[in-house]
Amino acid sequence: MKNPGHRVQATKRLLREALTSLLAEKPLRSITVKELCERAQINRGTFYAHYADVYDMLDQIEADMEADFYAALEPVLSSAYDLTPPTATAKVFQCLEMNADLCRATLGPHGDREFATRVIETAKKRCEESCVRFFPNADKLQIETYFTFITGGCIALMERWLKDGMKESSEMLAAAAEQIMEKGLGFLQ
Amino acid sequence: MKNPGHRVQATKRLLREALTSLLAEKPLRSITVKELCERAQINRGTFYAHYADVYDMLDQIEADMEADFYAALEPVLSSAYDLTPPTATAKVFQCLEMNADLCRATLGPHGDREFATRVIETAKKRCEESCVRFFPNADKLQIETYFTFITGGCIALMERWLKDGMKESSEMLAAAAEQIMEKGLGFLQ
DNA sequence: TCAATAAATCAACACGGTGTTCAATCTTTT
DNA sequence: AAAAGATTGAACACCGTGTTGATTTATTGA
Repeated sequence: MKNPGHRVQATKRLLREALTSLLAEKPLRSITVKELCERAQINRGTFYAHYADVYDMLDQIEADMEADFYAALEPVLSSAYDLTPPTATAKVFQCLEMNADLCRATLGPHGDREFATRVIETAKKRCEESCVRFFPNADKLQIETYFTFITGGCIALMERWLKDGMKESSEMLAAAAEQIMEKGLGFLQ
Repeated sequence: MKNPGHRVQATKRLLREALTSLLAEKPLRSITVKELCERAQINRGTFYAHYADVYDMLDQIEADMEADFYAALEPVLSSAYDLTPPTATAKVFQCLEMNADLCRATLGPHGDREFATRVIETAKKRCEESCVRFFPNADKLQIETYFTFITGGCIALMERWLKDGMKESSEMLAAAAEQIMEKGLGFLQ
C-alpha cells in the first residue's frame, strides 16, 4: 500500500529532471513539449494529462520550490524576534547555498527572475515589519524604498555569485551585503 | 531624393509599434509573427526579409534603444570628470524619465531585464573607474561587489517607479537612491 | 520623364509542434 | 481477482513557421 499518486509523482520527477537539464542548455522558449518528453522517456499524452504547456509546468515546479524554500526559511525567520536585515540575509544566502542546483535553474541565464523576486519578497516583508519597530520615526514609504533597493541589490549579488560558480562562502557574501546595507559607501573605507 | 532605405525604415517602425503595443498586453513568448504582422499591417514575408523571428527583432530594437540611450547619456557622463555614483544616478534617472515609453516595454512585467542590466552597466563601469580614484586603498573586488549591489538596487527602484506610474519625480528617486548608496541604513534616520 | 533598382505583396508550399481523442495496456489498490 | 488509476500508442485536425517565386508598387538617378 503505497501513497496514492505515487506513480504520477515519479513521472513528474522525470519530467522535472528533463526540464532542468534542458534549461541548462537553452532558454525556456525553445524547449518543446516533444523533446522534453523524449528526454524524460515519457509519453507526450501523459505530459498533457498533468500540464497545459511547458510554462505551466515550470510555474507548478516553481510553486513547489517556493514552498520548500519557505519551509526551510520559516524556522530561522520566526526564531529571531528582532529580525534585522543582516540576520535574515545570512540565513537566506545559506538557504540558497544549500539548494544551489535549484537556484541555478531559476537564477541562471535562462531562468525566471520573477520567481527569485517573489521568493525573496517574503524575507523582505518580515524585515520591513521589524524595521518599523527599530525606526519608529522613519517614513513608511522611505522604509519601503529602502527595502526595494536592498532586495534588488541582494538579488544582483546572488546572480553574480551563482554566475561565478559560488566560490565565496555564503557567509562572506552575506557579510558584504550586510555592510553595504548598513553603511552604504562606507563599505569601501 | 529621400534617404536610401527610407521605405524599410517605415515598415520597421510599424513593426516596432506593433510589437511594443503587443508587449503591453502579453509576454513575448506568446506573440507570434503572424499576429505581429497583422497588427502592423505588414506582409509576413516582409517581416522575414528583415528579422529571423520575434526574438531577433526585439534584439535589434533593443540594440537601437541602447545606442539612443548611450547617445543621450554620453555627454552628461563625460562632462563630469569626478563622476560619483550620485551624480550619474540623477542623470540616468532623468534619461529614463524622458524615454518612459521605451522603458515600459523593457522594464515592464513582460520586459527583458537583461536589457536594463546591460544598459545600466555602462554607467556602472564609468562610476567604478572614478571610484577607484576616490578610494585608492579599497579592494578592487570590494568595489565590484559594491557596484553590483547598488546597480541591482537602482534597477529595482526603477521597476517600482515605473510600476507605480512614475508619480515621483526623477530627482526625488535619484535623491533617495543617492542616500541609500551613501549611507545605507542611515537613510532611515 | 523614364528606365533601373529596391522593396513590399501575394499565393502556395512542405514541415513540425500542438493539443485532443480513444482504445489498449500496465499498475496499484482493495 | 476485480476495480480504479495512470501510462501508452496511434491517429487526427489545426496552426504557425519559414521559404520560394512571380507580381506589383515605390524610389532613385540620369
